[in-house]
Amino acid sequence: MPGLPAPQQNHLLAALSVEAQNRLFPHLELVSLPLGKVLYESGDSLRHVYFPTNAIVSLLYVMESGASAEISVVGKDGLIGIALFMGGESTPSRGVVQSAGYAYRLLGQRLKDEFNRHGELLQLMLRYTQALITQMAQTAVCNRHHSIDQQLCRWLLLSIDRLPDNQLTMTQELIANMLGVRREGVTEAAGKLQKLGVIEYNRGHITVLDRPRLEQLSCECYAVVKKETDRLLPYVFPRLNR
Amino acid sequence: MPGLPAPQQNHLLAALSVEAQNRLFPHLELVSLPLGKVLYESGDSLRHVYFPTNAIVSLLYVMESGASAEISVVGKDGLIGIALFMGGESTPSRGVVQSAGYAYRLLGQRLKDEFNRHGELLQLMLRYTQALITQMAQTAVCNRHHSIDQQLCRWLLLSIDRLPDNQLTMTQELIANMLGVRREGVTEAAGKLQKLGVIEYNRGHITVLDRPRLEQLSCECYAVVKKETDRLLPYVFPRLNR
DNA sequence: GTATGTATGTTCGGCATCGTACAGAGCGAG
DNA sequence: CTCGCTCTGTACGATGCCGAACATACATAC
Repeated sequence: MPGLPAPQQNHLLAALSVEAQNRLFPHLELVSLPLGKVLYESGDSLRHVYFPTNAIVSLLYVMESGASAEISVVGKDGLIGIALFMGGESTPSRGVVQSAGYAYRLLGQRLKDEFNRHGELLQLMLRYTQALITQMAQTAVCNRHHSIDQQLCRWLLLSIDRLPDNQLTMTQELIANMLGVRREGVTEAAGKLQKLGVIEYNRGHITVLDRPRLEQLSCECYAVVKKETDRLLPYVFPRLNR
Repeated sequence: MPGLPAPQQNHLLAALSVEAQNRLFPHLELVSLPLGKVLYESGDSLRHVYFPTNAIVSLLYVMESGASAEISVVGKDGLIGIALFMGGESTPSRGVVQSAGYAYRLLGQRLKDEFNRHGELLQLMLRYTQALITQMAQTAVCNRHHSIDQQLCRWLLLSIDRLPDNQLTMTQELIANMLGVRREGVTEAAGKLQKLGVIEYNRGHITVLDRPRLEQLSCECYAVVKKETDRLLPYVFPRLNR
């Protein structure tokens, strides 16, 4: 086990200048994010923004029927709580921890102070937001046009990109919630991938064995978002993937 | 026919203070947006932002296969080209005129100048962007969970909200492109609505006869986005709908 | 070891949407 | 008026996903 995570494990925090880091880091608070924890509910007024290190958080939209769909994934590559600096304070989405780990959080007011005093953070946040928008939009398209098989591949890639190794702890039931499909649909798709030797799974633990193959089997949506993110934040993610 | 449209017909421009209007308006250029005109292609470097008055522009994501889906709709309520101020300069989407009309455009550099000198415009743009994000996210969910019938209702509401009357010029083929479904699917859904007396259509012209009924038949997605937009930009859209 | 809960596997009919094909109907150009 | 084009209507089987029900297997607590 490594010791406590460093703020720089978050790519956005790491991308700040030394001066900005010196101003902000004293105000960061390390928090543990257990699986399933809800960081905010639809409409909640946010108090903090969260910069994950090794945790993953899903932004979920929940329908009146209770059905839900994940519109984006945030890990060490980003932050949760853009509504705070976008000015809206809240959003209609829910933030749920998809993979347990740690994050650093910062009071919204501190963030805004830094914003107004120095443009650097603002520029970074805006660029990140644009990357996030791309992910959301591509998700919308993906939901419309691609099969569960393809979407599962895309989802697995998004997840392991944000984790330290090729393994993730996640039941098929939870994945189904994220993708907005039936659990049985995920079972079938995952079964196919296991038969192909692309992944291996067992009661809530999934290991990706053949990443290149996974990328081939995925729809284009993964690559589109990745390319755009690399373009928008090149120095932030020199190599998001291993 | 009314004369040339005024900049204030765009809700964002109208929401600016008199001082900001005085600084910006001299730089606005009125342009005509014919149906089908492509304002920008995926990856294009944007030179201007566009503030529609009576035109409607769709943000489309186009797949490798050529299939597409509309991610959001922008009319007098917004602007096209957020990538310019978000810092990315371009996006993977395509901007297509869905309903002909006029817009005022502004050189990206002018917008940025105003940004850096006065925070007012920045705040407004960010709030608008958040509203746009909401629309995108809800679109993703809607694509996953709702029927063509429901989505057509949602789409009609989004459109007439941005038009001066209850009529729109739009073939079923084009609507199908927007929704990312078959043209025949739209024909069926539209046929049902016409039988119910909710709409009336004829070779590319659709008239909404019973708006309340349309809202009932729509999925919740329309209301969710509308409520959130009202919250984020209350003074900008005192009453978006008639 | 047994009991209980959780995770996964399988099956079945049902339905929305798709892909394809073609037919009629309105409209404009010549 | 007629030709040609666009827009709309209808039908067909195919298919991917759904809802529901149930079986199996592993995991942990007691």
